[in-house]
Amino acid sequence: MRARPVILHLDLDAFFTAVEQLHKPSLRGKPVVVGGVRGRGVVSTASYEARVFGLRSAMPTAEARRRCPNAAFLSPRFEAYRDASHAVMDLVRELTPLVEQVSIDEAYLDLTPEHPQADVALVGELVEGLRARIHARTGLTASVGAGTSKLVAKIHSDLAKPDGQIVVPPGEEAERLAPMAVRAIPGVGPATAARLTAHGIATVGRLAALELDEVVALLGKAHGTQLHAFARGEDDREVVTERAAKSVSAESTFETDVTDRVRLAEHVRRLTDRVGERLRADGLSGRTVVLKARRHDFSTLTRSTTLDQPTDADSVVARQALRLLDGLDVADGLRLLGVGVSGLSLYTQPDLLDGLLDDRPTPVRTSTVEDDDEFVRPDAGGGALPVDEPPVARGEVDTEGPAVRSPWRPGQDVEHAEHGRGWVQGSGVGRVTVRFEGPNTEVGRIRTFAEDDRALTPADPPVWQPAEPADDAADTTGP
DNA sequence: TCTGGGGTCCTAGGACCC
DNA sequence: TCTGGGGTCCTAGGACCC
Repeated sequence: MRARPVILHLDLDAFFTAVEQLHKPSLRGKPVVVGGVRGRGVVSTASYEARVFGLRSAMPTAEARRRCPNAAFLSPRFEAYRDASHAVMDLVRELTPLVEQVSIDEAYLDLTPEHPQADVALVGELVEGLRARIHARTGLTASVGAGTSKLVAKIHSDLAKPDGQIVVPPGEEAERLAPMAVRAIPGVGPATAARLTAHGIATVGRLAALELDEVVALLGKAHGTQLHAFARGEDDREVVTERAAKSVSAESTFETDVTDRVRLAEHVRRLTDRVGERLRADGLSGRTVVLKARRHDFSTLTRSTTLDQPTDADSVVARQALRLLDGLDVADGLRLLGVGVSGLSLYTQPDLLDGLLDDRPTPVRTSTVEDDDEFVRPDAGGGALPVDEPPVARGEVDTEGPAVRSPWRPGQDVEHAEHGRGWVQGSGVGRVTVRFEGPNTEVGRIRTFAEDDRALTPADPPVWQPAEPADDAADTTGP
């Protein structure tokens, strides 16, 4: 928590429908719904005119049509929403560089870099200005909450809707939260709310009055600890500008339940292609393939399998996903299938960039993971290796020793691709040498062995050791 | 009117290793 | 021969968010 109300949460009002109404004047002032328009679709966004009829996000479209037959029902046009979102976020970043975009229509801001001493009045003025610029430039309205933490900012952007703003003075957090329903706290969904209500806890104030032990006993360690703090208005989470993706997935729901294994397999292949395309577009590979299935009764199954090395290849992902599908009982029919890849690393398959590589210089690099004879740990020597530039290098892997494990197999082509990071994992006894070949320049080596003969521990990070400026490019096999 | 699609995080049990 | 405690990885499921 900060001493000053410098954390902001900005949320665009009824974003999807607002963009549609901007693009199509005939929709303005009318109930508009964006979402799945077909049989099993649900509402993504209902315009404020539609909310009068009780329409809400996540409501089945069929019910929305019944409640408000005259609304315009539109399929989402994500390109248009992305464009509008970019325009807004550009304006937001003019106010502060510390912006955490949490979704297409939402962001946290930290004003500290530009206005470390901001008080309630100044923050109010800055937010007024930002909202005015957003409206002038894009036609969209945004609501903003501001306070000493993400929690307070988020809760109050919601209360400010639509087209409003609230700046919470430091020190008033707990008293403002106390009368609210527990559902107001982010992270309290239907299940948690029901559990709390069953114990007579309906308001944030009641929750705040409990001992930590009691909340943990009720909700588990992680969730309980966090909610106990939140209920008291305590929240130390930072605004982080970038976060690495943890998984990539694609799923879809059938118009009617499917039992035919041939159709299901075809669908798995289509989903796999979408996932693979996105992995390669982002330069990612993953080790764990997940198949998701939803049954006729809406219960959800997941089956997963973990590969020895990461992949971004459709064929590899598809083979695993199909194998997982084989193990599923589909006799009662499936309503949804999904394919996902997790355990991601910034690692690009050799074949992807082959065409692009031909004209580039390919410097020599050597990466070595070593260990002494006694110490065996699967994670010794693992981790991200800092590889600065040039952006792409490729070469061949040698492994020695009985217990070496590496995502790179002997003889395999490997590359450090555009992201400036690569990785090597050794299992202790033996060693992995990644030897990059090209013009006679070695730019450096990665060393993970201990200098003084003690056992290697996971705390020993891989070290990037630049090559001597001189000419010894011949020795590229290790220390 | 049955309930989308993209994610994140947590829990819990079992395997395996030291 | 029996016993234990810690740590990591993997798998499955569930809550939650937009």
